[in-house]
Amino acid sequence: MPVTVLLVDDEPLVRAGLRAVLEAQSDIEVVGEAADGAAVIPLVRRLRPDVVAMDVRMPLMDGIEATRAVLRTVERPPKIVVVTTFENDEYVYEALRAGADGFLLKRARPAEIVHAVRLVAEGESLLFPASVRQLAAQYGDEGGNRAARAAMERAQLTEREAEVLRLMARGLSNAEIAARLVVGTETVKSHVSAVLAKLGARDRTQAVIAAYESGFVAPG
Amino acid sequence: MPVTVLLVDDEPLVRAGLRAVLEAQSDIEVVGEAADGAAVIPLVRRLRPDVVAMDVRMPLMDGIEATRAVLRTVERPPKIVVVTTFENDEYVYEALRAGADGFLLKRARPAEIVHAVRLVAEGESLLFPASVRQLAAQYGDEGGNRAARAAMERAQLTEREAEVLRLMARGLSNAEIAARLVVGTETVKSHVSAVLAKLGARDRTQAVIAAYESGFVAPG
DNA sequence: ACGAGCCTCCCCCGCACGGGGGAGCCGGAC
DNA sequence: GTCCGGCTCCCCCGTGCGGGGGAGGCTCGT
Repeated sequence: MPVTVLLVDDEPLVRAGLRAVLEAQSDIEVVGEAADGAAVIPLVRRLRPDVVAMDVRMPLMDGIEATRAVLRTVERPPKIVVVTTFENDEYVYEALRAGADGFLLKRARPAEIVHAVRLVAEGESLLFPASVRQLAAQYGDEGGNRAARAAMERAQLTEREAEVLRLMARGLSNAEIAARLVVGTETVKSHVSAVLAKLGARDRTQAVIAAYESGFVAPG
Repeated sequence: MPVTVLLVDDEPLVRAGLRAVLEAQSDIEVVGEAADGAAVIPLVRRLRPDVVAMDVRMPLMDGIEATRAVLRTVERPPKIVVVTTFENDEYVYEALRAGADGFLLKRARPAEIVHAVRLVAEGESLLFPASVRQLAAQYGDEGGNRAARAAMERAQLTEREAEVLRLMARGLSNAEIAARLVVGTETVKSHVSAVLAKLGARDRTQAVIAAYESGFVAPG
């Protein structure tokens, strides 16, 4: 069976574009549209889409609130992909923190949009690293280093958080990081939580993956 | 205060070599020697070293048994570095499974030996990736790919375990891996445990790090 | 026919982890 | 002066994770 998608965006043009791109795929079906986050809940209940493509900035209820609302009130909620215009949109991170499964740039190439929808439908998170890859591909940056580093900076990690992430990427436990930094484990937990939230990672493993994928830490 | 080390090796020559290399460092002190694993326990109790450099193959009690014995009977046990002659020594993995914190090739360069001791003393595990780096440096293999892949093969992951590791390295949880492979979570747990044991990793994060460091999975 | 290795699933159990709160301290910005 | 962000630490709490066992079925080689 095909992947069913619900589009939520206040601009009809964008919805049309998404619909055109996605319906060109035989395994993806757009089952509905909404012009504002406030209309999402009943639509999700009725249509039970696999994926919701959710705009961040909308007049009545924005994508962050809508994401929270869906995840809070719907059982077996759909995967949520946040759609944004600006790559440095801090609201996106808010949305990821709220439980969104990935995000998507409106200017991304059709193939990338399709890919993103398929990925989250499969249950994978379109995290930080994925966005890095998209950006890198977009700007034709072979190494991806510049884009990757820019993306990591976009996550706005504080110095301390970056330090903690580096130690996480060396395999240290919270207790070991605490010993190394000469602080309490509770402090480390705070930093780790901040890192996870900012990177849109679910656990430390995903954060370390993001660190490798973005070039924040280098193998070898 | 300096890092205190106990040397355990049946060959006096090796002990002398290790002593010379380590004592050349102002922050490392060799506090004792033993010629067999059977003599380790009382020595550890008396000397309370930070690190034990333990040979694998010894006449009476081998390094695996000795490692197990120390970890089982001594409270606040020292870090244990397993020393071996052959890079494809399967006993080394037995020892890591028994709880050793790292391993070391006898033919490693002095600087590497010193580095290894310092690392484990700091509480870091000298895992798989570290050995890969040593091997790569040793053979002048810039990319380290050949050596890394050989090392990963040495871990003898089964097909299923390799598959699970790949999914771990994509950030999936046990439940998600189970769903993907259409098996029970208990099964996944078994595979994950096997992977951790074979790689000498403490948790999934360290396993994923090993996967990246060894080139088993590639960033980007 | 038998063992070895792999894959599968089961139990119990302890703990590190991560979420969700809150709070105090400090320094720099306004 | 006030506000804000970063760093620090605290509580409670659920659960995913990993260890340590065991066990049955399967294929393969001898």
